[in-house]
Amino acid sequence: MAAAHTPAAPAAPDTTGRLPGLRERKKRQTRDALVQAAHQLFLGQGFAETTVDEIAAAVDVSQRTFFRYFANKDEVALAVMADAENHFIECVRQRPAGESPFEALRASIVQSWRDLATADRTGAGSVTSALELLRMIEETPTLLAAHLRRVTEQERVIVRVLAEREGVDPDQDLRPRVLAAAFGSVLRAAHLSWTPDHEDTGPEAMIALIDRHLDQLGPALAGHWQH
Amino acid sequence: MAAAHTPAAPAAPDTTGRLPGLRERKKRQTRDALVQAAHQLFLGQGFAETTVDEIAAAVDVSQRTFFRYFANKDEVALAVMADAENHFIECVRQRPAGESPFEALRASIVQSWRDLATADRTGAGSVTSALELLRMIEETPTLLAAHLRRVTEQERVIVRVLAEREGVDPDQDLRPRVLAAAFGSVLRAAHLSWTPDHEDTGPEAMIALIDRHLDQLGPALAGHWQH
DNA sequence: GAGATTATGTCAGCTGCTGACATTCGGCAA
DNA sequence: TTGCCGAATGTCAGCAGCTGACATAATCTC
Repeated sequence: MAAAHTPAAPAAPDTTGRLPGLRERKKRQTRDALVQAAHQLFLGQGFAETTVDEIAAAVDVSQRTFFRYFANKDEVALAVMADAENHFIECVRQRPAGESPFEALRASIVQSWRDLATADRTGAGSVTSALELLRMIEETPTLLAAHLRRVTEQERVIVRVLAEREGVDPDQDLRPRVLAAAFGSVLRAAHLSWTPDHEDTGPEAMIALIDRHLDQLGPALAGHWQH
Repeated sequence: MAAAHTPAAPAAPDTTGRLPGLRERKKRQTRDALVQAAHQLFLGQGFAETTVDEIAAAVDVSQRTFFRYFANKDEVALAVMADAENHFIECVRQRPAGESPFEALRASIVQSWRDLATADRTGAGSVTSALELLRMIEETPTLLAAHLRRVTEQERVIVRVLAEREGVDPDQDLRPRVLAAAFGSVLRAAHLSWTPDHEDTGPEAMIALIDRHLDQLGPALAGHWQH
């Protein structure tokens, strides 16, 4: 199979144009099945309470096979998030050059959430289940840790994209790093503020929440707040 | 002993004024010994390559006892960092009200690094070893994950301190959260940029680096960068 | 010094995760 | 079709992280 634990399937979206062949299809199939089964078990009985053996058994593969698809239990839980993050980065890449870096990032999350609502690829990737997953991550220390690490890795990619976009050297100019870091952290603050009060299925509530947070970045840095 | 895995010793800096008694002293003693031994082993042979048994053996206690002091292997590695973070928060608390929130945070890290250079509490808590530790954390996925999680917990405390300081409601006003998040992430970006080029033992090099990053927060958010 | 607390040791056991090797299955050409 | 090659999977053994339960030894309190 693919190199050790490079997320096999979604990383190679058929570059060659050739249809994938049975082997590839089966791989993607079991991988998707593992993700879905894990997701379901996790949300049903909790992350720590679900063993890898259970997940493997649910898909009828050996535990060893599970670990050939995912480096660890965290990874299968964060698989859908990883897809969403990659999509976000793709959005940033395709943003018109007329937008400022900050505007480009801002427009990209909005677009990402909307796209997520439109395309329901895996069948479990809807907005509501993404929000459920997000909540579970925040509530599960191990997962939160792994997630945060992933996020910082993605930030490095964003730094490169931003630097290239604006034609600056990311090793010389600190702005790409600083912006990526600040933006990402505010985004997470928004996620943390999320409470599934009203059963708003769409992504608009989350988008509004994110907007409100980003709007406060400038004011938060400015002098005193009140008195 | 103390409640399950509430960092026993440093959390209670003798509130009662009474001198601690033999039992308490011994507890702190073995705890410090564990931290120091672990630190040494980690830096010497790597985090993953060091087993808990080794650490316990080095201090001549059972593995079980180790896990009564630290919830997991990560925790012992991050113990010194945790102390530093607590000190930082204490600095923020004591910052004069005249400073703006952002200024208060900024002054507090500077002060924290300087204080670290001055007071060499545990004997292993010097600036150089703090920087070594920081590097090790960034290089060790598991540790990085655990560290990031800790940082976000500390951010919640900072949110409360800032909100109280400025007299705003953190559940209503998003600025405390946003500022804490942005500040923390930029701080980490600075840590990541650190490279131990010149053997600058003092904290001044790191302080300068942090300053440069914080200076870029405004510019990074502003329109386009160049062209 | 006796009894109550509390830290520690010991032991058994589960779960996450990995290397090594055998086996089966899909891809491809004679 | 046949038969071979390589890739995916299964099986097995084993280590390391971590935990509950119970016994023992140390400290504290009176």
